[in-house]
Amino acid sequence: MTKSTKFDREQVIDKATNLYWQKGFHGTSMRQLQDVIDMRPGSIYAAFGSKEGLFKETLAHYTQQGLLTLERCCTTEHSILAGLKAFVKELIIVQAEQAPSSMCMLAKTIGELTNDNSELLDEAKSSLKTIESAFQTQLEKAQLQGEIGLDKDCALMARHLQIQIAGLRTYSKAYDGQLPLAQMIDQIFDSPPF
Amino acid sequence: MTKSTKFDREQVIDKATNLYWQKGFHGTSMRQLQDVIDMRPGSIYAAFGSKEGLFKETLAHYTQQGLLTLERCCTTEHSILAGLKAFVKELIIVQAEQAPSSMCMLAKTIGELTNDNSELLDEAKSSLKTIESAFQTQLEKAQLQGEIGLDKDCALMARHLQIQIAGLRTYSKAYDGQLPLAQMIDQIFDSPPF
DNA sequence: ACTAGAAATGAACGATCGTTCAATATAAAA
DNA sequence: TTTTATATTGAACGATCGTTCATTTCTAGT
Repeated sequence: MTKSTKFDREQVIDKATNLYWQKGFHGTSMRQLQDVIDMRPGSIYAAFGSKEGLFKETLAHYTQQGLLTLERCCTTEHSILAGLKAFVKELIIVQAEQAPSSMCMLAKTIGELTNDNSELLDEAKSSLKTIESAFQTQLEKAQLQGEIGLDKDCALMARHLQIQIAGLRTYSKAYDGQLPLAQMIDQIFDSPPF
Repeated sequence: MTKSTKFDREQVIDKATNLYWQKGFHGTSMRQLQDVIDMRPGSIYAAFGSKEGLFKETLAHYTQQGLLTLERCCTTEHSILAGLKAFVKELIIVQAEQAPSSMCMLAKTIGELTNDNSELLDEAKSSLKTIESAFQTQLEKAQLQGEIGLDKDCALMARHLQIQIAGLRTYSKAYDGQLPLAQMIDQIFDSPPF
């Protein structure tokens, strides 16, 4: 009795994520989104409600992808700590060249938005905390496996990691190329609080 | 034979800086600027050329203010290193509460803009490098005065400082309040490469 | 006081913004 | 095959965007 949805929701959100990630919320127009995801205004609004609604879904999508990548890194590598390091290198070195923006989409969003879009801002903040918690969980697992001393504070290390990633990604957009990124990342894991 | 300019250019740029700093380039409209700086469109365009032109002047103004604050901190405090630390605390703790945004305007701009506004983007990148150079100059002065070992790499420390500031300011906007910011800043100056 | 010329004004421009909705197309149920 | 409900379309909306320019206001030099 119903006509089934034609468009591939996952694929559409992925394309929208890339555009929003590149140009930011205010820098992206609905017209550009229509072109990129190949949908007409009516369909977009039926499926996502508004420009804000679609953006919110892309934030969730971006976060989920990040968590999956972290999980993948930590299981693929020979140790959890090596997995974390591989994850950071993926973010900062690989994505610096091929991602829509070398910066973290969540950090970009937190930087861009004000309380005029408090719902989106809160979503981005919350997602950043989710990722930090995932770091902490991995670090605690590493601690149980003896990779990290029991005297170390995993919450502190997770927070430190977030700060280093945010700082490095911003810096590397400003000073593109010519940076010993791999070496700088190694340094992070060889300094306190690690 | 000529009518002298009425508006106070310095004051106007300062107000424009605060609005742009708060809302970003794309998030700020000329109408909002008109209200804040109390000038009519014609006057603004006669004086600054365009929305981009005014933004570029605010970037220069912001950078100049930062350099002056750094200079002031380093001469007021009892040592250069203490001055640098005071400067960082000014940025991260004081400005987190009262500035238009807790984030660095240059970092915000670099995060927000793409090559669609390459002139502004380059200006922001360049200004960040100028400030890093000022850090390096102060560190070298501290080195000559024996505050820092001669074995330390001032360029490396200056870069490290930039990354920590960018990271901390982003992080503290995401996790407002409840952070031991002063302690975290002390930690920066007590870890490598310091 | 007069006047020349620059500064300041604000109505108005075309373009684009995010969004709506009547009309159309389509696929499943009858 | 017909009916029915929903997915999709795209022209069009009012609002706002950045910008222009004919006009008015003001001041310094005569």
